[in-house]
Amino acid sequence: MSEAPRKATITDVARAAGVSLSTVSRVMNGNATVDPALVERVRATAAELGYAANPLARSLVLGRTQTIAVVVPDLGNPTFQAILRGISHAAAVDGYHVLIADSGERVEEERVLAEETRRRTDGVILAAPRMDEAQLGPLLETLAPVVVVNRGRQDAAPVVAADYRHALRELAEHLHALGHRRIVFLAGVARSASNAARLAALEDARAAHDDLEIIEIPAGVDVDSGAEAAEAVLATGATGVLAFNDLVAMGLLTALTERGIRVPDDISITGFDDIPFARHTSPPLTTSAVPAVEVGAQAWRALHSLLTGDEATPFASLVPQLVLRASTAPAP
Amino acid sequence: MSEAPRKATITDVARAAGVSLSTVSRVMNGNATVDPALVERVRATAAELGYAANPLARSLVLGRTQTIAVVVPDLGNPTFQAILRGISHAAAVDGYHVLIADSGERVEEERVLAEETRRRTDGVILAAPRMDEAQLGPLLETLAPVVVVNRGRQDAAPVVAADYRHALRELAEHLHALGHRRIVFLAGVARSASNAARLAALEDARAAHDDLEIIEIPAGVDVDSGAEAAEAVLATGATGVLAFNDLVAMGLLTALTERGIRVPDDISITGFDDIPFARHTSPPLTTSAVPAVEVGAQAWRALHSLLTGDEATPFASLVPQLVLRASTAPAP
DNA sequence: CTGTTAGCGCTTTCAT
DNA sequence: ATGAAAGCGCTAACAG
Repeated sequence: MSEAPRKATITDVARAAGVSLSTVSRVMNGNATVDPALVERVRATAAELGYAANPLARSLVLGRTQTIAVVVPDLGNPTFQAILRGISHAAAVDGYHVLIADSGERVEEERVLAEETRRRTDGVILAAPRMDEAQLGPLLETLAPVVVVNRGRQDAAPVVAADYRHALRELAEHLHALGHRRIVFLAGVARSASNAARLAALEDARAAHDDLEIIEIPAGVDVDSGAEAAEAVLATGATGVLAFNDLVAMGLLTALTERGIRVPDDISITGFDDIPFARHTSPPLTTSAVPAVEVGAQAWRALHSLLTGDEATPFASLVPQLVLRASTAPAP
Repeated sequence: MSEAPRKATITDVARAAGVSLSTVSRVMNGNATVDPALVERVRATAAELGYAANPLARSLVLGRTQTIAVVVPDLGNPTFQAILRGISHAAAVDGYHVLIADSGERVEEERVLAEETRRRTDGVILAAPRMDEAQLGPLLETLAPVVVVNRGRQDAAPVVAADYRHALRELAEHLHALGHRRIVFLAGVARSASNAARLAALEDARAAHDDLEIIEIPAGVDVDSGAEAAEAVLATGATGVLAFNDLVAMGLLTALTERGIRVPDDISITGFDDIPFARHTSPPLTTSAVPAVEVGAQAWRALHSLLTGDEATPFASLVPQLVLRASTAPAP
């Protein structure tokens, strides 16, 4: 645990090589034309001294940090983990670093975190911000360049989103086609845009089928929420359940099975996200595969465009894929 | 997507308030004694201009960034996600930001990533580095302050680790006590320290019971690895399986069940980590609960100590907790 | 082709 | 108590 020796500065290298700072700078940046002999000499001494330019100093003078910030509502949420992963990998390829900030689902923290991290970075990606539109719009202006993930189209920033509405509608249609007429929807975080999109899907489904009854029950986003909703679900007498996501579906599935209810014979359950475990529940979960990693990668691409002065697609919608497995069957 | 207005600088505030830079700086840092009237005036104009000190400039002059780096082998690995979460939350409480770097399990990337991110931060946490001891030791010296997670004790840095050896030994003892005499171990990433710790646990168990046979089979760290190992496991005729982690156990469980093998009647399976789903498999998984979030939190605390000049505990070992569920039973 | 100089925005002696 | 000035380490005109 000894102290590391002070890092060599450009001045050290210049002195050691017997040249000026500018020359060292030019050599290190492959800039302009420098005498080959000098280039060689500077390179050598730089290597010898283990010199590398101080990124902070460079950032200050260049006005860019080669770093972006990602603000997520909850690092424990698999969806955000996947999005973060997509961003991180894609950004790394372009030589960018990623600063993370977790708002812990505290909506009042989002603005502060975004603004603060923005100041140390070249841009920010807001993953599924929970704040309302009235707050988001103005914030985006001050944050530019900024990209928003999983929200509706914005004036002030490109948006990359998974089409939850379409996907849940598809799941609802699937149940309806199987003969289910009374189904329940286990809702997630009330204020989240992805929950709103799902509610819209429910409306679509209701409008399309007047023999279809959909009952909304507040639940949550994790396994326990699903388990806790079991009694409420049974009380409705519904034959099908659209769970907010796979975790909720799994919790419900387990709780129902423990009560001796058979899935899908007595009741059908759908998940959402297609997390890796979804295929390993018993029965395996019918769900919708959300390309979260790809969403992250596209968010990076949009931000990168902004950073390089290119135009970014204002709204990119990625369509989740319906995955039919064994947790759904014809209504009893 | 308009451009954000240039941020106000300390010079702007000084001019607007009719004072010198130093005074503004003093006020903003609550430094020294400044005339209350001036403090008020500076505060007001700063607020009016929406001024906040440029973190980059501060970092350059102060020599600290209020940021740390975390290098993980794979952001997709739930264990590292949890560790990262623990670090992130704990660091946020102390007002630190977190830069993440994912080496993608490419061992040769680790050193570069660590060194590069270190230069933009005040310290780094190496989560389960895959490089060997010969590489790690010297690297730590150049990285200081640095904390290592899930490796053996180091000379040059504090280490925070979960005691995988003890935990797997406990699981093995559990199977032995149930009468299992031939069991298989589904190994993870060969070069990882956590795998090595598990192998040591196996040795401990073998040494303690000469009627115990443990067969090692290379698998992996994810669900598919477990599923793919099913045939190999059956071929051994073992009555118990120690899976590398819960994911592997789940994959195996599913694959075995599909083949009509009953768990735990025909064969017992143990997982590792106690991920949230472990209790929701059927049967629920006997496993060992690794306090990964807490490991992360402690790693931050160690680094924070280093950062503030305090002594850090050289080696902190967190003991996973045995969780008995229904995937293990007496040997047939 | 190379060196000198002026900042990037801020903190911190050092004077006054 | 306040301001002037130096400097963190680097890049980019600007001269020569």
